[in-house]
Amino acid sequence: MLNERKLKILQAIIRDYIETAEPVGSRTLSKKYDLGVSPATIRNDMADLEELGYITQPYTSSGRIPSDKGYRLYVDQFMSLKKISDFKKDLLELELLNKISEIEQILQYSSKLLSQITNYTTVAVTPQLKESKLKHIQLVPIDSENVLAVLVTDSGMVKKPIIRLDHKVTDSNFETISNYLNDKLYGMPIENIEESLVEILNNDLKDFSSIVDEIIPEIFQSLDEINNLDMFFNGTMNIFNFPEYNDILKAKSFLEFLEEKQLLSNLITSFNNEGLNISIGSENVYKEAKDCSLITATYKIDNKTLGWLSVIGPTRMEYSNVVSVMAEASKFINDLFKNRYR
Amino acid sequence: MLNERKLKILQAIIRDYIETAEPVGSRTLSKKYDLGVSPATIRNDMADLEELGYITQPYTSSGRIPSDKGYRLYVDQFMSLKKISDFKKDLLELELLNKISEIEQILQYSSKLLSQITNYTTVAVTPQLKESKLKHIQLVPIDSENVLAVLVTDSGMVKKPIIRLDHKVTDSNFETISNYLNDKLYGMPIENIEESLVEILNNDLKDFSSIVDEIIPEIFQSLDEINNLDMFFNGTMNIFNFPEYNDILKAKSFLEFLEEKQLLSNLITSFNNEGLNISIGSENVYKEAKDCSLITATYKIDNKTLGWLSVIGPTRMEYSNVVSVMAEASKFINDLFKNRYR
DNA sequence: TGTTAGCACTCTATTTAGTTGAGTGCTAAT
DNA sequence: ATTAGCACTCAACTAAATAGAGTGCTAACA
Repeated sequence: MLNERKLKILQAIIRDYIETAEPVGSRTLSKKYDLGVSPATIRNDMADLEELGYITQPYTSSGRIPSDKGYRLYVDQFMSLKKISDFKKDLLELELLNKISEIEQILQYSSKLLSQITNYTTVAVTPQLKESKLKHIQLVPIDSENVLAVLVTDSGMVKKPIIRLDHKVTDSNFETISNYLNDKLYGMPIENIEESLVEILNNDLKDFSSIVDEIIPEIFQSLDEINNLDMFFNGTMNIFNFPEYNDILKAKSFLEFLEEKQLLSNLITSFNNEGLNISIGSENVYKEAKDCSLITATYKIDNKTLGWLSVIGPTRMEYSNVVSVMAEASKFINDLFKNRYR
Repeated sequence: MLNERKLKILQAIIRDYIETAEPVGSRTLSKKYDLGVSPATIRNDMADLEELGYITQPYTSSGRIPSDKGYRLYVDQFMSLKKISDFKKDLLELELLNKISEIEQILQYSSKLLSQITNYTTVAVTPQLKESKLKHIQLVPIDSENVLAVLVTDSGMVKKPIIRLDHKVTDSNFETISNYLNDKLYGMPIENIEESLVEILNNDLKDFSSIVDEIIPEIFQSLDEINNLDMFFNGTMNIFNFPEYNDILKAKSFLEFLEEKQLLSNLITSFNNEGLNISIGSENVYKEAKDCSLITATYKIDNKTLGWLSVIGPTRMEYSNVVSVMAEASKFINDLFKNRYR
């Protein structure tokens, strides 16, 4: 059904279109790529490839462009990975090792580097807080009216909301409460904590109920807010380098899709398997992403998701480049995670 | 030199151009605005206004558009402030009072609201950390390998970098060090702290030098990094609503100007006087901002700058609207600041 | 003297028609 | 099975024509 020559032709079309963003014609193919057959033969094969859905014509008698199905075949079957240059490797390694302490920062910096290296837009997503378990909680008085709550989860995330108090309290109380909460809530899924707390309150902490009453809801309210902001973007303006976004409306709707965050976050966090995941154009469920491709790396340790790192661009994406770079980057990142959060 | 009619005409031109973004002609003016004179008369006056530099012609025999000088006269002399609607007032008040604890958040949320209400891009800037004085420092152990440093400045900012340790240490040490640092560094400008520390180290903290040696440089390095990110943007995509950014290159360069951050931050933080400040087009020193106007509110308490809030848009900005809203917003924000950081 | 109607002129924006060129599909020859 | 040849298609570009909004100037008017 797809003999070797047709595969070669398809590959050439994809390569050329990724490079030029222009529909590819039979003459170009025969001249530019060493296919050993005449344009007429290529035309016949192209007609077949079109019938099978791997390429399409933007309009009658134009050249062909790859379809999403075509890209899919390409990335699955005959995409060749490149060796990424030593320079890029060094960049990744050095920057990552130097800059980093918190899990969010690992993702944030990786994302930044990735966008610099690939010239696409990258997104880093941290896992939903409520799905993790509490590992450590501590209340630290800042001044007479503010308390800092430090929460550490089993997946290594640290949240540090500041809570404002209506009345003043002494330091010692906080230590007591802090220790108590720590004892009782260790290992508890954050999602369940608020309800659990009500019970605890009424039983054990009667003496401090006025304080706890005030602080706990505040903590979890502010966690909710912080939670909505757990995406880091880099290179958003890179899309202006691609001719597909020369149309102001296209650019606008893409940027607004990014700004929306919710949909994109759903899309990215739907990839649960550790490793790389490619989703192409129409494979994305949201219509806003129908002419984008996403390459997403999911990071896990012991079945706990630590975060996602995603490169997003037009379906005409340099898949082989991006995948190569991301694979390489993932080595470092996984190492970092394993060293620090195992 | 500028009789009343000419002022009226100028005002009408500005109003119309702000509304339509199209050059305004004499016929339009005479029909749409109740000037009581014929187009020919208006034409004569317009010629005078042009000679004085308040309006210009994009090309021969087109209508007129206001110049930066024209806008300046308008905002200084005869711009009328609007009463902002109760709805908007409520929105501001409710959201701000509900959402807020930290100083950064006050600015961030105000900025968000402001962009929603005005439909322009807004920027919030927090003051340079190094210019403030340290009010409180505390080291909080998170786990055996990480310490949280909490720093509070006299201007109410709280920074919370997490420091990773190479070797493990016991809790008690931190409390001692923490207390010690707190004693010694209180009231010191953050800029000077690093050098001061070296001395302290060598004198008093010999017992803990290995820990302090490791932690202190890390703290201030991470402060530097955090410092670079002290701008919050909202409504950046609003520029797509303005025809002046229909050109993809214009939009791109504007967005890249925002992403650059440094220039814009310089521009905004150059406004030192408490209250509102309007800078129009060519009045902005950077060429990237030559066709933008900025309306900037500087917030101060006791001569300490707490932050800036800026609305940025095309020179054809709805000055009177924006100024009205910002004036109203500033009331709330100042109240909040005064209640919390005085 | 200030205001206005009239008119020729200017310049952009839009429409229309014509041209070019890359690329196709089909047919017939190899 | 492959290829040369050819008629055909369609977007993209170019050039010319047209419309329309607006001006400046002049002369008349109150």
